Amino acid sequence: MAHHRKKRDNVQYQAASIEQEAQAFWESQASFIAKPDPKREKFYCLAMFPYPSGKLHMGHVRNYTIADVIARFQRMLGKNVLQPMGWDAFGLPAENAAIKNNVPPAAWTAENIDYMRDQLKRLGFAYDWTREVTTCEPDYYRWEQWFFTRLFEKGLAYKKQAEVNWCETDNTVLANEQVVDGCCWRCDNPVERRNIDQWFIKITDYAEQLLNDINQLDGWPEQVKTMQRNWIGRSEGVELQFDVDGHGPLSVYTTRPDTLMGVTYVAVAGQHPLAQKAAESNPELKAFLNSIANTKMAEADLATAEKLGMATGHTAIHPITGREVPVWVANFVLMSYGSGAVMAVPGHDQRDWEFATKYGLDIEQVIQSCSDDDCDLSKAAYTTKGTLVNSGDYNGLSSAEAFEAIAAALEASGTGHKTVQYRLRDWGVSRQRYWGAPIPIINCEKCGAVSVPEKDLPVVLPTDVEFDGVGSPIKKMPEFYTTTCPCCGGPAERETDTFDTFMESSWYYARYASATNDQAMLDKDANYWLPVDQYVGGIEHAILHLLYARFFHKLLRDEGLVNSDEPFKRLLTQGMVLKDGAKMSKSKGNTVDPQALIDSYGADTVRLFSMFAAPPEQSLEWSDAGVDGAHRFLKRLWRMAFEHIEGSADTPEKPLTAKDVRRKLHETIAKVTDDYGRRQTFNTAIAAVMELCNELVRLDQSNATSREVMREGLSVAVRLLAPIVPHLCHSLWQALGYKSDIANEAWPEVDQAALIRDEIELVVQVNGKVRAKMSVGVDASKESIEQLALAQDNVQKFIADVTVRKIIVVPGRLVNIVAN
RNA sequence: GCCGGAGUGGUGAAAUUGGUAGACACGUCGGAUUCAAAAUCCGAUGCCCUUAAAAGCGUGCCGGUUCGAGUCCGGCCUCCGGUACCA
Repeated sequence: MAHHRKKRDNVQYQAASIEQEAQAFWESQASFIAKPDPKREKFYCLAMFPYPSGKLHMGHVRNYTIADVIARFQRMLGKNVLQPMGWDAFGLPAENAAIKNNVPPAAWTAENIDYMRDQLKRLGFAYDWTREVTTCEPDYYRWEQWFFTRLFEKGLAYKKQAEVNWCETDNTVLANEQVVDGCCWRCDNPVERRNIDQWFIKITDYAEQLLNDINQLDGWPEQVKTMQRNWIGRSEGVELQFDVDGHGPLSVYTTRPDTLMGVTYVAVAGQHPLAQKAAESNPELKAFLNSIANTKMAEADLATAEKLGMATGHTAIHPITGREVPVWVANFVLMSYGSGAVMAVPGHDQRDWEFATKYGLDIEQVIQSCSDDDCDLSKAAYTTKGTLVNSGDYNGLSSAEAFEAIAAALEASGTGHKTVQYRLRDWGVSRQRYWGAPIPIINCEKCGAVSVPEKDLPVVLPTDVEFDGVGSPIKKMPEFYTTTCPCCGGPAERETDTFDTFMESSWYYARYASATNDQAMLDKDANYWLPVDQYVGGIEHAILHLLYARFFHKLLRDEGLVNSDEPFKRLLTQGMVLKDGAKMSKSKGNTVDPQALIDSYGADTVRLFSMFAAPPEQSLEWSDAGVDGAHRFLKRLWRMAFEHIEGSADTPEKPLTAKDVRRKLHETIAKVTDDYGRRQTFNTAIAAVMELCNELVRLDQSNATSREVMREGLSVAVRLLAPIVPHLCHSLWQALGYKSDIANEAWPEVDQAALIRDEIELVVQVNGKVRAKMSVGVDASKESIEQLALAQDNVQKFIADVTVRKIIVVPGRLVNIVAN
């Protein structure tokens, strides 16, 4: 009876106690605390840190499990692994929560961090918690403020006017997210665009490097590199001037100077000085400018808005022909792009064509197709390159030839020149919000903008504030903003804008390396750990965050703080977690709380399902039934191991030979190693171990050879799964009699001798359709394979009435008989 | 609008370099075990026709290249991510 109970206890998989035990072991051994060691190869594995929104969601679980699997795999390969964790703790949601729950943002954030840290610990992630960074703490943002003053002194940070969404009623700036259908989300009044002074960092100075260095990023997905290239948007074109009566030269940029002879009007942005000035004496134009100023400033809204325009009354002189063309204001021309003015060639640009068609402006053809393409300018613009017509001296030239000839003519007359332009704009880092790092600048009437001296840093954000959401509290706190000028000692005011939260997330990966240093932003350890070997995060960060972080790394390099060019060697962009085909959200009511699943199944089951349900880069459809299945597999593995240890396994009905199972075993090691390392497809790695287990249970363990293969198989399966289900494997490894810590155990190696086969199965096709299967020796000749294929009964049936034309033999795979 | 993806059984998916479509699971059905249930184990399971076998059809839609296409090319459709102040 006692024996019976003992066996039942062992055979029963108890996740909760196993997980507690393993986590206590890692804690007591300080297993995951990373120390620089120049003698060992390092591996820095990083998942994008979370915004502390309240509790973990499934996207976090997936993100952090993927990174943890990679970190644990690399540890077993013998690397010195660093895997840190921290909090992207500034941002808008804390302000919203503050209004809703009447809690100050700092307190709300701190509470969330405490709760979420516990959840991460419960999931068994192998983090070095001694390096935790929290971006809303002064010991973090002081270095960001210090670095900004360095950039300011180098001339890389500057102030200029830029547009924001403005709500007149609430007297406040709105984020794009806070504008719903062109209206304020809180008071529902229409939003307008307004220009205010803002701080910018000159990312455009680094545009060329950021573009060129994409070529170094061998470990990045091609799609992300393409998106970044397109975002930077390098183009070669011509900058030229139209002379405008009563205004002077008006500069425009075009990538199609070959179409210059087809210009029938010029369009400027509503904010353009020319338009603003013209409106002063033209009330109708002034009303129009006001009416187009109330669109949301998001690009998607501007691009899809109905095209609207009005003539300014000015005319521009064509720089080559001297022809006079009208100057219009158009809502699709943006002041922040290029010079805020464009030349319009409605014959060969679709947007210009639509505008011209709507307002009855001339459309002229100056490019003719080289082939037979349709070119009906009454239906659409012809945007393909071709041969010039109606272009005077340039008639007959190709677009490429005309590009050069026209550029040369403009250059000769001093009205234009070839130039390279980038779509990328400078990075606006000012936010008119409370919950962010204060911008360390003092505005003095005499001295202008002056950076806060290093000895006075950090500029600490007051956290004991009343927060009502209408304007930032520090803008109403003289005790915060009243100060003296560091230059002249006279009365001055602090900047009350705070930094864009992308600032904090642009360098946190580096700070982890020197997290506890309170004397410097970064130290020599940064160059030991950096660059990050593996970065894991959502595809939604493919452009902004990853571009800003790449930019910041180059700024850190040029300040002498790091010695590499790029921050992230290899990047894995994980897909979203869906439920019923839609993104999980509170409003749809389709959320799944990871905590409830951890409580009922354990962390290992949640980790296993997250990794099994889909490859990391695809979206993952959540399924409660699938979680159940993952749990069942763990129970099965557990029982299989204990039945082996106790010698209580039943004899299988159709046993497999030890040799065949051992070959499968070593094939599995090879496949899983490739899946973890090169392919990063953890779902197929798990499937391969499941297949192995399905074969292992069919070993007859009353036979010593098979029993030995079973033992080898279990020790391998447990190590192969250890990165994914570390608690269970920690426990089983000990139960199998091993004294070592599996987290640092060596990864299993493939025994090449075990992989050798005598025979392989080939498929026989007739005209590409499978008609038979046959087994041949591995070294069978092409001729013997052809003969054997033709002799198959079902093949004979299909070639009886036709002539065999050709036989294709694909070694190790198939034979295709072509007949007709 | 623009840029980047995705679409395969009832479901999640696999097929790695153009070579057996559906591995591995979930679900369903049938069986074993049980007084019974849960749990567990065994078997079947793309669709269609069929007692069965064989054949036929089948990777969002239309067309192309090839001995051979889920995979490559051209043209669509739908959904998703980003679009510079959500993070």
